[in-house]
Amino acid sequence: MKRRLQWIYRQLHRHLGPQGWWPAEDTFEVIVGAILTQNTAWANVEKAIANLKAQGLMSPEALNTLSLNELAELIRPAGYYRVKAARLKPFLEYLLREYQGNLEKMFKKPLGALRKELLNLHGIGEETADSILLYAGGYPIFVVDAYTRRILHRHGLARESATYQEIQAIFMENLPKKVDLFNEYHALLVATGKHFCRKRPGCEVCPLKKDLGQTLTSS
DNA sequence: TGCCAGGCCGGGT
DNA sequence: ACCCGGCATGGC
Repeated sequence: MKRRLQWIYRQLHRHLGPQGWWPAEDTFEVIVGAILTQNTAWANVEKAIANLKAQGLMSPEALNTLSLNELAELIRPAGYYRVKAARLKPFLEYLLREYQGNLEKMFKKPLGALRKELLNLHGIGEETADSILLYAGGYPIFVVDAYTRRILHRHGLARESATYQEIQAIFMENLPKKVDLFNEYHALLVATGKHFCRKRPGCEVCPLKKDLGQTLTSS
């Protein structure tokens, strides 16, 4: 397993290069993006973030002055905009209440304790929590998404029905727990998943394995 | 035109 | 403990 995971990482990195995640100017923007990108293409999220920045609202204090409806309208391009407005609010209130809006304070909390706090917030599930912890907080935790599960499954490294925690454990128990590695690995899986892992007719069982090999050796 | 995108929640089995 | 429907815009 260790060798397989290392091999996949090296191939992806060699082929696709450094991904430079997270695409944001500061840690608060990372968190907003993490919530807005739930089941949504990043291009749509960018429009929503641009709206907020254009209004000078990319801070916990400023964002929290908006009503639910005002917030929803601004993030509309991100899709699920009413849901996501209702998911941003609890985080903003939590951040302001518990840490005076100061993310550095929040990220002083130990990984496990902070993860529990984030998961308690309405609208933050495991992937969003781990994205915040890794990409904004710099904690060594591996982010699992739909691509990650699909890719491991098609490589025969995990059951299709494997839980989030099972997939996460595969990476964390078989790789050095390094922030930079986890950062880059997840970003690479997303980048390649987009191109080679979509379900489609005629794609027998593991197009990724084949496509990956072909693509990597052909360029 | 239709399918899918860097999930999560609430209600039902 | 799972399974499912709902949530929505924008790109290919």
